[in-house]
Amino acid sequence: MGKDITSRAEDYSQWYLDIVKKADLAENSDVRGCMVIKPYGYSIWEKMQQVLDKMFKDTGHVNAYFPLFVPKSMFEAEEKNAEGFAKECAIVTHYRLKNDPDRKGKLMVDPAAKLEEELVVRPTSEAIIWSTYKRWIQSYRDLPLLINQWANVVRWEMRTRLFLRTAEFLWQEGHTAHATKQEAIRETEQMLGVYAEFAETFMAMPVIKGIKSEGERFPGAVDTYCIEAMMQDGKALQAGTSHFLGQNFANAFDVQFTNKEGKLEKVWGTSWGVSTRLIGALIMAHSDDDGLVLPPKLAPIHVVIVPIFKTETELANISEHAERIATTLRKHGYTVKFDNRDTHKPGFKFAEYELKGVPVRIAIGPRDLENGTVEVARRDTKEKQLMSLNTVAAAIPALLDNIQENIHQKALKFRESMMTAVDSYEEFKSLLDGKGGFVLAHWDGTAETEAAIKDETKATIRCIPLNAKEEPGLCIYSGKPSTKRVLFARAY
RNA sequence: CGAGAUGUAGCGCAGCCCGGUUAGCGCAUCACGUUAGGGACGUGGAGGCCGGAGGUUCGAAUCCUCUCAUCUCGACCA
Repeated sequence: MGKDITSRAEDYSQWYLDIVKKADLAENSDVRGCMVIKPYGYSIWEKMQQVLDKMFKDTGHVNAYFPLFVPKSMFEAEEKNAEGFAKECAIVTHYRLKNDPDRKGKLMVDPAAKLEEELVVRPTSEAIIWSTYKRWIQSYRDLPLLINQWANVVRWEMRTRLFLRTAEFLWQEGHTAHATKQEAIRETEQMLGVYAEFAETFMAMPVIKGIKSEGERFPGAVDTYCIEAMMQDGKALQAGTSHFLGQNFANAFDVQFTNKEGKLEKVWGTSWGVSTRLIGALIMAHSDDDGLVLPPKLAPIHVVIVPIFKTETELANISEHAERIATTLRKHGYTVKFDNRDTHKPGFKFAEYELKGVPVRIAIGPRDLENGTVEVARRDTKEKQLMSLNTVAAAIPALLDNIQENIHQKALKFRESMMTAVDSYEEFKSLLDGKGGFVLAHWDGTAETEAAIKDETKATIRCIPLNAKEEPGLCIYSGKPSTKRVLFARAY
């Protein structure tokens, strides 16, 4: 039955959308380009939030909250930043409705309630935050300022896609201010490391750390660092970014501090963010034809216990054991669901939790009670094994660890198989049209070449990998000399 | 904004080309019964102004015009 996800799917897009729908994660809303995140999908986001938030706190950051609205004059202060986002801003121009004299019972925008200055709904918060930092920072003693906010932002994209690109999305954005360039760069790199660790350790999704080319850089940044992941259809996905802002925003908002020598200096900045797009990445990285596959470390439900019963007496007997197992596991911090609904049959429940990616399923029936066993099924490999009713709880933590590791290794192996070095433009093009994936190629470092390649092949430079080794070569497009390979791919 | 497609029950679709009683199917839903170790089965029920407006016709889900909405592919996308 699960097979119908791909058999009916025309392509990978459809497969992806089917999983979002069947795992009950999200749906398109009636609001243009926006989505409704459903409870199960949101619980995955909450898990991500918990983990990331702790990682941020462990690296010295604190949370705060800044306004949703950014006055236009403030928004345009950092010119490159404003220009970069100008084409996708939602703007508040009025603050009142009134009864429409021409249409009974309907409302209209009250032209008399036009705002003197328009408010931009934040597409990112650098402007509003740095305008605030100006008031918060006077002395070197006020630095560093290490702040994160969990928020929603709006980017009026022309085309949207559940989780990967929606008009409104949830994210966290860190905005830090530092006394020195070195410290700010260290912060930028540190947070990139945090993202990479989160992706690999928790999402079980391997990523490549790198720096964006000038063309792909965040507007207003001096350098944009990123982590790039490989999806199962051979397309790349930017999973997180960390920007070294230099003194650009300090200049734009006149944020200065008095240093130890009593001299005025401009503040150095960073910003970094990941969004609900990560849920899309998680889906595309691990799912199979039977639905979602969740890494145990981010699964809202670790273990589901499905009783198999005919009579209430049988259910009562099974429940006793199920509750005991659940209690033991919960004590160790695992989330266990005992699905004792009598409105659905076991087979239905099996399929349902597979669609939802629950890592481990325990089935207990009368036959098990007789034999003192349970059936334990793992979602990643779909293997089933009988275990002892009495010791199963003790064995689950290791099993979950094993699943986490297994899906990580599987994704890593896949990613490695999708990395190809090429030395000619012909190879480059045929590879992209064939198996896709990351293509490592020499590039002359110019924006013209990058743009020409993008134009002709739709592939972009995902990043210049941080660990790229020095290796003399010739640009695949221009034939000019190059010192290292960069990472190309078609991307989401 | 360009190119293509689709709007028929909560969801997924057939019917349209070639107009003709009461618009059909699957899933879901409700009732009752039998079932329960991989998405149960039977019987019965409820649920539609066929996206909207206009036109052609004795007669429109079906043909024509306009319009709105959605999806896919482009353009766009820190």
